[in-house]
Amino acid sequence: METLRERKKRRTRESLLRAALELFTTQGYERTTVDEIAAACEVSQRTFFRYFAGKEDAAFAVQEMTEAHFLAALRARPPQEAPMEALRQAVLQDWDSIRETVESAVPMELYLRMYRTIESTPALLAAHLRRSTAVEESLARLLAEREGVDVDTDPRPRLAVAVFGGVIRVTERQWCLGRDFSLEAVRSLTVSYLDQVSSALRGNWRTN
Amino acid sequence: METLRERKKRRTRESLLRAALELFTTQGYERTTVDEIAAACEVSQRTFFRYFAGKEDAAFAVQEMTEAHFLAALRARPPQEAPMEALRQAVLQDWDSIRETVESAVPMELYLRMYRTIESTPALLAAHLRRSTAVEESLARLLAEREGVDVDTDPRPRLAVAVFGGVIRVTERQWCLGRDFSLEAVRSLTVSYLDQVSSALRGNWRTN
DNA sequence: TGTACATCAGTGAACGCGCGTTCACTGATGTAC
DNA sequence: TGTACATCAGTGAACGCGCGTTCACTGATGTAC
Repeated sequence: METLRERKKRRTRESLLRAALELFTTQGYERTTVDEIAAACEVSQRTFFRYFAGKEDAAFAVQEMTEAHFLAALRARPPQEAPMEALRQAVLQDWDSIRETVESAVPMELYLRMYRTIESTPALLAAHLRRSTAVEESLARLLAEREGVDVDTDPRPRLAVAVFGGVIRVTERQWCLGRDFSLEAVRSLTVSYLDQVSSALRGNWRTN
Repeated sequence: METLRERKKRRTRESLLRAALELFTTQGYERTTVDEIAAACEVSQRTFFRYFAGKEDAAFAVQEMTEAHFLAALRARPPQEAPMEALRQAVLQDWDSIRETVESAVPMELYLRMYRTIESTPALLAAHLRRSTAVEESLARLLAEREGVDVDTDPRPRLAVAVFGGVIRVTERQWCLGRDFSLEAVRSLTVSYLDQVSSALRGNWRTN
């Protein structure tokens, strides 16, 4: 049973997270101070730091959930699937079921808005890319395990993941630059770009 | 003719840059303050900010030179070369001729050490990755131009560059984690990883 | 059901820190005659 | 070659800012009897 104390804690955290994302997405990350977030929730600044290690930590709280969600999706792929195919299926499945994960914390719409704020804020984009390398490390280990190769001597798991990560990056960026900010848009961009990788790597583009 | 004033300026800048990299690489980026760098050169903190927009700017000053160097190398590739081949040749040629570029600013050895400090300092790694996306944007435009395609409607230039960038990232990381920190080591890692990409993307690794 | 005590989320005020900026100023270098 | 003035790199001291930390404290919630 969840105690009253625990429920209050959860509510405080949720309130801080929402206020943070709301402020970040409307007035900008840099122009939002921790004091402001705390004030918006009517708690002291000290309380904010009890729930988040720092401002950046709040900005990525939901991302952290979706990262775990994606890793779980990959883990669930049948082991006979080829590495790149498993990654592809995992990411598509991920986009299909991400809503529940996200909405346990904040409205989907706020998450998508925050995604774009991350992309357009240099400091957050930098942090996002660094975080992604950590996720990629986990992915590489997972693939290596699936395939029974040693991740420390065989570079293929890391290469496959890096290529995949690169495509995801292009997807994220183009989605943010586009006009359709729906979940469906990012999903179909993902499919389209993954399909075009091998063509992009082939010889001369003019003749294709 | 370079005037005395200009020569002094150049020397001050060079001195600040060297002191900065030397301090960053020996005692760590975070643990080095701007005041310390200025003090090491016996100039005021104010003077540091005349030469560098900030601490991070100093950390990446040499990287900026090598980025330009790489772009120039790609621009110099014969236009009939296929995109991925041009990228491959450009990066290898880059490693071969990087020494002169670097040593016009700082000793090669210091540059390589700083490279590793960037990789192992979260804040700098994040900044490095973000900077890389900007370089990749230029590369994509260059490839699109070479191939006569429109970078805004055809995703292949960005995909090709993202894949290439991913491989370079793996190379950087493995080089920094390894034991041989020589220029030759990073060059041969680059060749090896580029050669293994297509194998990494193919089906089942156990059977290859 | 009530009491006594323990736990622990939240308080509020103060502080340290380093980045980056501002200002009016100095003195070396450059230029014109 | 010398003088008078202009330019501009560098000074030094002070400041604003927001992040994140520290501290002793309060009061609501939980638990044991």
